[in-house]
Amino acid sequence: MITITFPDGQERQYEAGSSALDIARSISHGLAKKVISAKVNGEVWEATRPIQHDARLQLLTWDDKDGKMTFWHSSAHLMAEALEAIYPGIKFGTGPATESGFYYDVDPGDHVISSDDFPRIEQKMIELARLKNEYVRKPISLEAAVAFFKEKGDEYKLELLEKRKEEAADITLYEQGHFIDLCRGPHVPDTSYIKAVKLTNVAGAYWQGDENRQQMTRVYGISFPKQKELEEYLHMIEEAKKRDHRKLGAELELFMFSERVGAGLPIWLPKGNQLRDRLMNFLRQEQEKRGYQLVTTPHIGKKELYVTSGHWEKYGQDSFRPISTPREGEEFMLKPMNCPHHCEIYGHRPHSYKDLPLRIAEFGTVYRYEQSGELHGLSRVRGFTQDDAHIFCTPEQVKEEFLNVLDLTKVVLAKMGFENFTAQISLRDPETPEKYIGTDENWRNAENAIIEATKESGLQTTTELGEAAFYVPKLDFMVKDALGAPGSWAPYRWTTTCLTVSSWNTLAPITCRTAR
RNA sequence: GCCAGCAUAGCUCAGUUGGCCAGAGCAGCUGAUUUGUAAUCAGCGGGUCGGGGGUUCGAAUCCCUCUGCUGGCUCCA
Repeated sequence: MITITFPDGQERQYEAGSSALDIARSISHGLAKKVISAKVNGEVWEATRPIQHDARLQLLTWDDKDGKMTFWHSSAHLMAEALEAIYPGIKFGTGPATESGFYYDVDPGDHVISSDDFPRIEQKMIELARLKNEYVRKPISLEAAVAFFKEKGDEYKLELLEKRKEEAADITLYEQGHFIDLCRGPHVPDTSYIKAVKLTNVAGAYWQGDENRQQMTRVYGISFPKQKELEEYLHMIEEAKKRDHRKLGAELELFMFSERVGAGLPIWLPKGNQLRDRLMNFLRQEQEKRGYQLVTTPHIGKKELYVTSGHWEKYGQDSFRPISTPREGEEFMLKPMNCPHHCEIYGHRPHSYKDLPLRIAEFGTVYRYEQSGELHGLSRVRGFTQDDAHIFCTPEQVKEEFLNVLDLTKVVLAKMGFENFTAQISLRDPETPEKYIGTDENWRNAENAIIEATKESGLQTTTELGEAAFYVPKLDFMVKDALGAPGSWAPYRWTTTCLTVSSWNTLAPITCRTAR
């Protein structure tokens, strides 16, 4: 017998080899029908996988995030089975669950999959789901797995296996119906759990996220245990469309775009401009209260300015082309960021430590060449105005200044009604130090300042390695949109960075930057 | 930039395999009605079918190209 401990601390005895589903059945039949998968000692397992030893057990249903992920992952396999039935010889990349559904990256060879094919694929999925095929977990040796996918001719899976040589002992295949996939699992017990499916989108996606490699066809979908839930989901999508800022902006005559002016260049109409003014006045007041001094800097600047700052080397090829003048060798750039200008203001005259902290703020309009496929309403544009501030202070003042910035951020977010926001600390990727400028010491100091200040302010944060900018760690505030739909982030990002390098001054202060 | 789509009246859209002067609803305008809270009646105006090029006796419809848009990928100072 084994002892199973439930989340509420209750313990019960079961025969060794009982599955989560067996255990659920012993509690109630209704519960057993809802169980999708289970957390065994914190790891998500199939509900049907035998538990051999004492364990902590949490049954997962549709109401649990991990339950949904299991469900959607199984749906990805079901879609793969349908795709393979419709397009024989199709090759498979990876097919995970996402925050809101699932996708599978496939290489359909000569076929082109478009949204016109969705109804057919959906129909096939439902047809296969009704067969109630079990998802069978099959531990396998690396060699046997390689042999299998060689035979099948799926080079993408072979590449994935190549990467997993280290963990050769843990390789598993999953089989349902006629489809066998390399997969860690877990899955729902059988395909009949999936009652409703909707393919939502098809898009290109680079294999292994590398733009120099093969582009796969990524098919997105979402699925539900009940038809009604699909309908509710579709309704929510409709509601979200009604609230789309692009639709509202046009209807309310807030802003417009013009083909003749150019893509990604918003034109603010009178009503929209009133909104802008109100927002700017509010931000101005809050900043003046906190000792910021407002400045205005030009829209273009000499190329050398950005060469000095390092931005040219990093982003020059992605920026607008330089603007040349009749004077030989002279080039200007449309201002892509305000930082160098603010540093110029600091360096304009010698400073005593008594001048610090010096807080410079500007509503600075900047221009950046964004790839054509990136443009999106007002959230990704080629010209926009940043509320951008730089704080010049001594190393000792960094933490306090950072706390003040956090306070300002919270005040603004609260005033704007953003109650649900997340804060993400973006640090260097320790694996690729060559991507970053500055000394290790400065990086450590800057990263610690962010970590300590956020901790001290009681802010809930997540930490991402490798998400830092090339010259600074960042703290990003991200807010949810009006519907709070999962995975759908408002175009509102508040970035606070802590800069420690500057070639513009003799005092070598720390520069804190806050842009939103 | 890459992949898949899309672009017809102010808005939402019809327009099957290329073939009478390109249509509907709503909005607008004019007139009638005066019935109390989302659309009463009649009439009218409005479209280089995104731009350019090509195939054809003939293109909104097929091909090429440019521009813009949508959803992803990559990028995001």
